[in-house]
Amino acid sequence: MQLSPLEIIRRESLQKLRELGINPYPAEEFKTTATIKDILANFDAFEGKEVVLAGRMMSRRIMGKASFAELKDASGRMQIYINRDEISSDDEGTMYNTVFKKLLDMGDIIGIKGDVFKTKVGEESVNVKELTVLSKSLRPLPVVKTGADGKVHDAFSDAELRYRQRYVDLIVNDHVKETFIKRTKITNSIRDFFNKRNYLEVETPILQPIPGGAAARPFKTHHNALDMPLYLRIANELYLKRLIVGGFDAVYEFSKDFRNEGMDRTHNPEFTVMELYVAYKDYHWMMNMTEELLEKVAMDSNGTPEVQIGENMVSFKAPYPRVPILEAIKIHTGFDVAGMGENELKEVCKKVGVAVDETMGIGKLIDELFGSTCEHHYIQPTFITDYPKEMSPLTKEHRSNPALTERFELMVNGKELANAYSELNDPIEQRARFEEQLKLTEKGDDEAMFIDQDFLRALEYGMPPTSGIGIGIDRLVMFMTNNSSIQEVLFFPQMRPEKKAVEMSEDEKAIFNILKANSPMLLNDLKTQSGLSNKKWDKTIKDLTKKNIAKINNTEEGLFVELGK
RNA sequence: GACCUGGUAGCUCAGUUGGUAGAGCACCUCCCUUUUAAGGAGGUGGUCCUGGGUUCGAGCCCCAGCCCGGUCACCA
Repeated sequence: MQLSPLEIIRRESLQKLRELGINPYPAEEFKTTATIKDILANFDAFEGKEVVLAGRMMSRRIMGKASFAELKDASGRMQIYINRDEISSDDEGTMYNTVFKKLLDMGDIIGIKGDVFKTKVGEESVNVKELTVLSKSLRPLPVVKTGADGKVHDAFSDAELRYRQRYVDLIVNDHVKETFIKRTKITNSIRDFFNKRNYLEVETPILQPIPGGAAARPFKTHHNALDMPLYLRIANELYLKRLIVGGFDAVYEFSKDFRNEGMDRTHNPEFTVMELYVAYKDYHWMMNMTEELLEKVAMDSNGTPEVQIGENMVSFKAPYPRVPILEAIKIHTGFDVAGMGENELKEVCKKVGVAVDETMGIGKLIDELFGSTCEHHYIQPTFITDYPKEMSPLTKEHRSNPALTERFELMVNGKELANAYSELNDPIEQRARFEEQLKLTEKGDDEAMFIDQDFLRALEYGMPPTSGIGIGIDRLVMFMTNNSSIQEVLFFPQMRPEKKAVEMSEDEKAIFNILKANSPMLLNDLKTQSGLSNKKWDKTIKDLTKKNIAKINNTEEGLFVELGK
């Protein structure tokens, strides 16, 4: 491993600490007596009192025999004051002159014991009397400074570095931590709301033999012992409904779902959906519940129902308008598409500039129409209701119009936040709808649904009328924290693997150089030219292929070696 | 998948018609006992994303590729 000069210095400091008899990674518990947030919030009560704190040293101002440093613990940051004669026990002032000034660095984790006080200029500080090294940091952190005016200098802002090394992002960018704390507040708020109603939080399979409950391309894997394919779930809907069949009145799950599709700033291959199913309810009830829930979530996470989302101020205060989708299309395009067939719909699409193709059925056409002409208009929370049957295979037929279903999507800031139905519980109708989906598959829609026979069997035993909802948690967190990228609300968003610099041995380099000159070449020629012994040749070429530097091809003309990617 | 930006020191970024690779912070040495983007003096540090090409000479121009980001397509 190639170390930078800064890293070498830190490793030398580590060694010198050991030589002084200081363990840079001590095992003992370090008992703290306060948190920085507490001290700052109740300064008068702490002033003059002794505290023990632990945290990371984020900056240092050394002024001869005294220094100031910034200590950051999990709760906040505060200044500490370190005086040579206060922390050193010997005449040389080793603890100060050598340990603190020379061997410690920004980023080191230390424990301090000292008295709370206020400096001449009024900064709340701790006058350190004892300093303990708790963990030496071997890599330099990005240096971010904040001016007196709150202006941040040299912010650690490179998105790639921030996502790949989220731990660094969390250390130096305090607002990032706030986002994730808020994320947990949001999910806690939802759990609290449901648990108070005695809804049961459950867990259902992530590895599924049939990926059902949504239309999306799944990730496929393989179980060795069973020798069968398994899929990572794209939704958990069909399993939660089985539990409603089993007699639970209300079940919910925060479900990590996986979809093998494109990635952009609103899509990550793994994401979180909260799905809830409540027996004996319908989608009207579900809209009422959703309004109530989201207003509470906004209050719990932000203290107000008003949330700034980009340029828009969005209010989650209930109630929200309810607009049938065909009505929305009429409002925004002027076309009444109710009852139209496929060809008529395609005409309308063409007139309003929506691209169509052969695989699109009525459902997809209406969805496209809504998506491109209406969706972006709904900034304030709005329930779009009564979707056409073709695009909702798991939804109960509308009680007063057989062409529609009892479904709603909740639009916020022009994006879908939730999707809910009066669930289809007629097993015969459900089987027919699945078969419709199968036809779509044959037509070329690779995202149409699979048929889950066991789910149909469950429905045949009888499922009570039920309403269900799925809420996109990542999106909800994006709204509540005013982030426009899903990567900002996931600790570890999916990234392409970093390319690692592959290190080669001398033998490997020699073969690599021969190969570079004439790839591909006959394996035997390469072996001869390398001049290696049989054993050495075998090990070297195997290591090269393992590292994907070389590739062996068995062709009719013989064994060839070529450069890998 | 298509198009557009970008990739230079540990971090944030400059880099002129193609002519010795720069700044601030960080780091190292020294001074400094209530400072705060601490200050003062001096110094170290580079695979200019990778590989080709053009050229006497490439961080810069050309070609191919890699990676991040953005826009679009896709995502009921």
